[in-house]
Amino acid sequence: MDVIKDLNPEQLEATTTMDRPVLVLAGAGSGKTRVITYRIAYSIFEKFNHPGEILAVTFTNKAAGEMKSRVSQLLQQDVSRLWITTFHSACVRILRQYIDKLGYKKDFSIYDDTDQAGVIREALRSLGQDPKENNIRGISSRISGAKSSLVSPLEFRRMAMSPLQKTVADVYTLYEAILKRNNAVDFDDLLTLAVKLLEEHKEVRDHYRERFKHILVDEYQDTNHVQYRMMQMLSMNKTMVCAVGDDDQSIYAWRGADIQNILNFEKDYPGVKIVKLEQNYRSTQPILDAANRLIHKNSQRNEKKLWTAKKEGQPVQFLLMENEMEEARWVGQQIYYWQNYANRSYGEVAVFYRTHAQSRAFEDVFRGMRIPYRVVGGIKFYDRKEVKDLLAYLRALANPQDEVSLKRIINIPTRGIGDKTLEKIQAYAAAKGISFPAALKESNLLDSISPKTRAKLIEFDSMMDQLRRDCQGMGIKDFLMQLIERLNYFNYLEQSSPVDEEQRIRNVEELVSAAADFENSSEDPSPSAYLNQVALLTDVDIANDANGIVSLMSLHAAKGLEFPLVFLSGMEENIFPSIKESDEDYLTELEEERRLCYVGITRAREQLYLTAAQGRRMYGQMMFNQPSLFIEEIKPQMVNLRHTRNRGNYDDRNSRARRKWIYG
DNA sequence: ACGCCAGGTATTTTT
DNA sequence: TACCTGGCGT
Repeated sequence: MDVIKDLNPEQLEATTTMDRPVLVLAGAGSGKTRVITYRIAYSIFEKFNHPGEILAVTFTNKAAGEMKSRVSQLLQQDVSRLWITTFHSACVRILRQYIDKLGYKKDFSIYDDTDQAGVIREALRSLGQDPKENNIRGISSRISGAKSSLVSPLEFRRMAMSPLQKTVADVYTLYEAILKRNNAVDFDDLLTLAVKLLEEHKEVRDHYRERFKHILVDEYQDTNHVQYRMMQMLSMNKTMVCAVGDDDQSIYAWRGADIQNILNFEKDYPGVKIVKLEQNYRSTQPILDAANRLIHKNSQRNEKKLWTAKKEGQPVQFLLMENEMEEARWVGQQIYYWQNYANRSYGEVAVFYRTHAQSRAFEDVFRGMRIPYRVVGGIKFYDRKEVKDLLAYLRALANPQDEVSLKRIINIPTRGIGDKTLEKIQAYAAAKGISFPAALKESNLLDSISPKTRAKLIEFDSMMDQLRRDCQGMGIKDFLMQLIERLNYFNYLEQSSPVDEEQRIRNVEELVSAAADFENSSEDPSPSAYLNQVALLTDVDIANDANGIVSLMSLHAAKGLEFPLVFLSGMEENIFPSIKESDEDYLTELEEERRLCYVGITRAREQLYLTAAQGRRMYGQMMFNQPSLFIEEIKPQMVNLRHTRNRGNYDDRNSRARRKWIYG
């Protein structure tokens, strides 16, 4: 295999070691995707693995897609049996096959965060608690945390001490019951149920353990406990195992990612070969020096030192502005020069910030300066009302037990079925001990509901039945189009939201064309297959045509990307790092913030600017923060601008000291 | 059933 | 400051 000739010695070792487990500690920009794809190719060409015997798992659909296309380019053969997927879609595939062993039906629905919040709200209400929004979020993240550490409602209840935890335990129990009744699972369930399946059903476990001879996991530093368990279950006692990751880029601890998984890899896989990839092919030396200086301050890490052959480069610069508008204007100015004097493209530029709220100043300024931009993240395409409506129809049609989806669409478009009616059906269902959809079928027996409304209910129900029949054998695109037509959905959009109606229609059209794409590219173009993948899709996956447009995004969204010109904005205490010294676990959290900063820095290929504002409007109030601790640690070149001279009452002793340090 | 207003609340979110 | 949600009035 001559493709491996262009690998460096470390990459080569990581690619070809097959007789023992391999842990690849891949620094930013060191070619880890290359190692994974070449390893797959190598194991097929040299170890005679069949593509169907390989499982490669990543976190994002985008990464999986990229890897897939690179592998099929390398192999030049049929790769349809090769599993290169996200954890979640691998689990969906397993569950669609065997979930009946856990007492679910194979056409289960996948609930997203919003659906989840709705279920929790319902659970709280039926427990006689006040469903406050902040409550719901807190509870949902606790439930999610429990699930991703494989803690059952029963165990959770046993450990619950405080009143809050007891409430969570109650909600958790009820929540699970409701999901089960709806034949639905949430994102966490995809993983936990797959693990459960593998743990409790030997025949399933054996099937996959036998099938997958070669297992690769990307971004291993971000795996949580369930993912870890799953990986263990499939790969235990195998030699063709490869985990790739960078502990310095672990930025999801707050979501349950356990950095110990990567730090303990040696213990879990005895005889492991550890390969460090330290040559960076992305950035210039000044940028890497900055990154190294910063990350060196962390204690919980495997020592690594990135280097590059690109010794020459612009210094990393830091600028302190007066406020966030000045900051945005200055950045806009630089971008303008980049495009118009350096003759480079807007598409090569990215602006990063810690929180989405900070995008606003940039958007305002860029709009004024006619700089084209896109905001990555924020409101998700699949969270838009009109998109969710149509998908809820598809789900309700595919899974007749799905109450959440059914209730969502029962009055969309408006057909005179309101909350009161729903309550009556619900009460009837509870009294008779049947499900909501079953009660709906019998609604003509409900004399508490007016004959007129009863007729509407029957009409709705038979429409659903009819759609269900028509859906048989129809492609997803045609089916969606027919659904839109039958519902007169565009008409409904015009009436219900006359302001942004054209945007909403465009969203629906985009949904239809995404469905068409799916139909053309997928082996199984059925509506249920479409639902599987659409539930797991995110914005990043669809809106990546950044051609000629500046990208604005949070630092978390920046992971895995690279840009020639990068602005890291809002480098201020309390903003980035966004934690306070008084916080519990301050040091641990500070280290995660530092890794986040490291991720941001290492996105830059040629030029990196760090910016901060002395004052910044937040929540309608002016806030004054010192430049970030990270500035001291990075030691960038300080650029003094005349207009950033300090004035006014925020010249307290601290900021004077900090400035003195910065400007000498 | 729908529209308007008040009040609460604002990290990061691969799936 | 600005958004979103839920409650209330029509």
